[in-house]
Amino acid sequence: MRLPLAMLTPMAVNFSSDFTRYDQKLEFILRTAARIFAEKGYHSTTMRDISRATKVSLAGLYYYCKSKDELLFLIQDNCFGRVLERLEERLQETAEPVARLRLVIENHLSFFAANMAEMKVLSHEADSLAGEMYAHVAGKKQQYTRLVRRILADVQAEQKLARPKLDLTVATYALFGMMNWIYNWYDPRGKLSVRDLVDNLTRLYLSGFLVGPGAAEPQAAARPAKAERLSVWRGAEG
Amino acid sequence: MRLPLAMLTPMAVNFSSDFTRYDQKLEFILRTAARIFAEKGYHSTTMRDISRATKVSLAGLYYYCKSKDELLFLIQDNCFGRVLERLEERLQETAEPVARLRLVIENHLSFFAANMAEMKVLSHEADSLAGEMYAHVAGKKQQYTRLVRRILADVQAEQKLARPKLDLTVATYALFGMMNWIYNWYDPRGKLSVRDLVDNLTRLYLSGFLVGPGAAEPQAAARPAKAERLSVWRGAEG
DNA sequence: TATTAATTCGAACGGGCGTTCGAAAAAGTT
DNA sequence: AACTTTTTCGAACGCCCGTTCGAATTAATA
Repeated sequence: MRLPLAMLTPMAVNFSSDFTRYDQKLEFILRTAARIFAEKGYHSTTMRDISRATKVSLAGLYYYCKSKDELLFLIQDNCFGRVLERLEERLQETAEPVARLRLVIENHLSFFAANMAEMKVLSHEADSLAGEMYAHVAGKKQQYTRLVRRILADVQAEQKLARPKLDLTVATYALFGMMNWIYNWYDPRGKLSVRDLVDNLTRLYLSGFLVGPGAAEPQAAARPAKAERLSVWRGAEG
Repeated sequence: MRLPLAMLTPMAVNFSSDFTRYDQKLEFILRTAARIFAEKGYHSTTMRDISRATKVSLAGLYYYCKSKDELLFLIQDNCFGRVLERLEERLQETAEPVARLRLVIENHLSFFAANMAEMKVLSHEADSLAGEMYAHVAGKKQQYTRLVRRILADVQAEQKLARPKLDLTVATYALFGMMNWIYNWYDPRGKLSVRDLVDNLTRLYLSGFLVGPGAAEPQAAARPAKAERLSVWRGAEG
């Protein structure tokens, strides 16, 4: 009898060597579940739905997870972990606040676009867990929020003689709102490329919708990182 | 046997004269349901929850609505109707695009802050209806979105010699994202007043997070309208 | 091949869900 | 008062949910 990915421990997955058949199938179940959760919502999705879509019997699912809650948790935790991990890596590139802010936006959006289902589940089902599982994910969220807020504060500190400064809490959540809302409208396979999305949202957030009275100040978005490991999952194609 | 508020017709409620006991109790049920939907989510809320909170027997609820779905629909339709109605009124004040945009933001946010539960249910349960009820609410949403997009286009048209213009779709949904996300963090009874919220988000959206190279350009938010009818409902205090 | 361990699943259980029914109670009318 | 209409609700129905159990099957090991 195998144990599912250890919960509530810093290093949930053994990345080093063996990506066993068990791991692969669990991941496949999680990917499928994420897709269905994103489509119909967590509470409207039944274990029978997931059973049908994965072609694993209803009882069989419980060999890979111990509850429906845990499925949601594993999806959210895994997904959030990757976003944070990837961001922290990339932030080591530079110490310049504005550049770091651009990286935040680029990272969040390109990851979101590459994992719409999982990220929608992360954003939209934020309150669907309870107890320890909720606390664990909420902790990661707070960590992420603090990091971004700190970067915004650095940007603000850099700006000289600014008139009444924007409230940092508002600015932080406005940024997240702008970015997380995309699951309500953005289609990564549509006309608007991820690059254009990132570019537009970066310019909008940094310089606003009005064209200022000042000069042009061209603002490229952060250049996208090499397209490695953009999917949340290890197996196959994201 | 009374008919519940007529569905799918432009004028759902008879505003003219009688606000009968039936109407009042239905409204009370809707208000309570909205609060619970906002707290636990639509699908996790049971008719028994609503029965307990309203002190109307389980069966008794079905004298006022014909299904749980209809409760959600009535909340969403009513709420959306008010936002639109109020916005259209206020937009007649001015033809100046930027001023109109400020009005959009002021209207949306102050209404949101005054009706957090209902607006959360509107934003967060956008896909919880199906069929005709879904179509009806989605129609209003499209109408609203188009109106805002049009105003943004007008603002953009006014601006001379702008460098690569921002994509209108991105700009529109970014605005909604920024505004609608507040149900995830904003507490109308906290330190940050609605006025400050509106002011900060308006400045952020119009001029961006960076302080431009240009001059100060002081930007007041649209002045709030007289505080009439800010609640979605007719009875008592919102 | 024999033995053990990992994996799969049909069938069922207990419980909670949305909804209905018909009769009782209350309010309105004459 | 007698009668009609509006409003209330206890009790139940049928359905689907998440989960479990134990036996059957398959893979790994020796």
